[in-house]
Amino acid sequence: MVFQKRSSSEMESGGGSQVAEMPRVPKSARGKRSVRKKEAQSQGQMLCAFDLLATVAGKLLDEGEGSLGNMSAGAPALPACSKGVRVKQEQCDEEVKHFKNEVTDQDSCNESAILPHIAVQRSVSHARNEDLKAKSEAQDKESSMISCTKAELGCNFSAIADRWSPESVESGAFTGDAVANMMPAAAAGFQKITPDMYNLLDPMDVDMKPPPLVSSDSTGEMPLHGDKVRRSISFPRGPKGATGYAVDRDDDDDKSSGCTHPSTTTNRAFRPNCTAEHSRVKKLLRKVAPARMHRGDHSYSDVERKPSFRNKKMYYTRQRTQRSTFKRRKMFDRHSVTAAARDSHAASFEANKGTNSMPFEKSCELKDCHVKLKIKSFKVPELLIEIPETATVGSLKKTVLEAVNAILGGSLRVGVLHNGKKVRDDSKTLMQAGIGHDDMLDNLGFSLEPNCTQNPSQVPAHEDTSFLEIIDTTEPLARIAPTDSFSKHGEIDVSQELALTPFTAAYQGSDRDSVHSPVGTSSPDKASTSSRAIVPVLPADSNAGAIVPANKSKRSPEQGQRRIRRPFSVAEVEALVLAVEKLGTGRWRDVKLRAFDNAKHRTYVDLKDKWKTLVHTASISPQQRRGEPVPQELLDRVLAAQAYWSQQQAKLQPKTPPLAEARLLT
DNA sequence: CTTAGGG
DNA sequence: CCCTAAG
Repeated sequence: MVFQKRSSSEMESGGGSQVAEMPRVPKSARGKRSVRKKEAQSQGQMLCAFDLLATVAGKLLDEGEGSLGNMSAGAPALPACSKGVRVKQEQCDEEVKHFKNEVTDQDSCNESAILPHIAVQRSVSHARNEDLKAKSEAQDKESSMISCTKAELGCNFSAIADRWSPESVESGAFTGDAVANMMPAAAAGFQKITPDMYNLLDPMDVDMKPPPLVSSDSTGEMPLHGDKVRRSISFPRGPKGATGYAVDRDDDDDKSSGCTHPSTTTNRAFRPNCTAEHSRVKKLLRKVAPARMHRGDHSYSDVERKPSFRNKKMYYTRQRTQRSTFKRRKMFDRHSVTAAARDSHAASFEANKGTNSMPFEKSCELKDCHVKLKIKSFKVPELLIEIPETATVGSLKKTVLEAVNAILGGSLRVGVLHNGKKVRDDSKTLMQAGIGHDDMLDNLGFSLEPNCTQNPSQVPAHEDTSFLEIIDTTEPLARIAPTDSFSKHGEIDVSQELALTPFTAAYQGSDRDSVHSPVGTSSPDKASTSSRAIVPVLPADSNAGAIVPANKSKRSPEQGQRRIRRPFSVAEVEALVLAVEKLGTGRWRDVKLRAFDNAKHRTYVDLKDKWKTLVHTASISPQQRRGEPVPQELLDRVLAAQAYWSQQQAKLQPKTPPLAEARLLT
């Protein structure tokens, strides 16, 4: 719907002219977008259960799965959902407290009763400590041997998922759909694809005459893309295959049944299953914004840092979520990891036994070594829940609990990320792994991962693998940036966020995917990152449990860190070219929305910059070009589009039109 | 927030 | 990519 509206607005703006693309979208049009966004917000029936989630997580970690399983079993049925209720954060907090009391038996959480994340952290810390302890012992023999810490807490995600019986669907409790929804791949995929598709199929596009230079392309464009899109859309079914991924974020945002789309007639065909959108409970785990370090510090995650595209239509929810998360983050963020390296020679861990005294954080000190790690907390992904007004508080609690279980209930593993890559070899020493002073500060990260495989030693199942791969290839998220701030003892606070974000990886990947999907599937595909291929294929379970450190942050409050470099893939370039051909060179925001709406890491400024470089690249000899070669065909289009739009721009500026100039001269 | 450019 | 000046 949004798209349609937008189209119309554009048309309005373009009103007088026959030209399909207006040089500029009138302010009015933008205003509309904003309004739309607001509407979407009000419509959304989501409950942010971040806090709850965290709380539960803590519990889970402490107690293991058992309790979880029980809880889900006893979940009360939810009444049919006619209307959704949106719970405000404040309310959530209250719930959390109560919930906590109920669920938590231990006083262990007392201090942190109100702060879920704390509990989580503690749990993690404990696990960690043990490992570390063991490690330190082992180290006596093998100095500097650091193996990955693993926190094995219990059941794996898939197991939990299985527990959600079909009946629950009926009851309104957890549904298979809900589970499916949680799948990053699915969710991401949908999000990405749909929009693009719409764009491509946008009525306007159809009506509009393609710009002169592109006309030929445009002609074949639709069918072609459609094809591509289709392909990308077909995700593997969920493990159960029952419901499939019927619901996507769009649905949520649209609020109305997602299936109903404006220009649906045409577009619809491309939409994946729209069937389950009515599932009563939808949960979406979102990736938590990447890291930041200190409270008060602004995170530098992509999303955060970038100019926000608040006008996003369909995906608006996601963004909103993230944003809202930020605030919370301040409160909860303790995901900071402090690392100090004094000496690179030796690396040994010393478990901090006095941890108890410090509920919130544990620090591992390396004796000789000089490496101090302090993980203050792991971030829990934001959880969105849609629940009928008629649902009982108890059911809400259960729902949240289940969701949390899905994420944390499974056995967890701790992954170590270095330079954005997973360090899998547990036997490696830090040194061997290249984790040294400086490195550590800059590129060390930890992640909580679902332990899908019963055998820790074994390479994870595909799901897990996918997950890993995604992280490696796709996400800088995994990276942890060191904080500038140095703590008291010269420790460096590498504040980082460890986020439990099932969706993080997926999103990233999907984001890319989405971007590519329109065009990406074509030959240039190979060029694209592996992530792309992976994403669509991700099994639901894998994602559901996946936890990724979302941080890329490393910035000290004072100086932000440079975002990681992400070369544009050919597919992205193609998408960009396509969009620019249609929209012109002065509407980067629109280009962003049109072709990169899902690629959170690409800002309109990035696109503009990329275009700039593309134009440059196109003008130099192939020998001088570097990086992934861009097909000459695309470069040609770049030049053509650049020329065309430059001309258009010139025309629009009546200031010194040729004629006028001539007159003046004469 | 967006654009447009320089760095 | 970043940063900034300008709307």
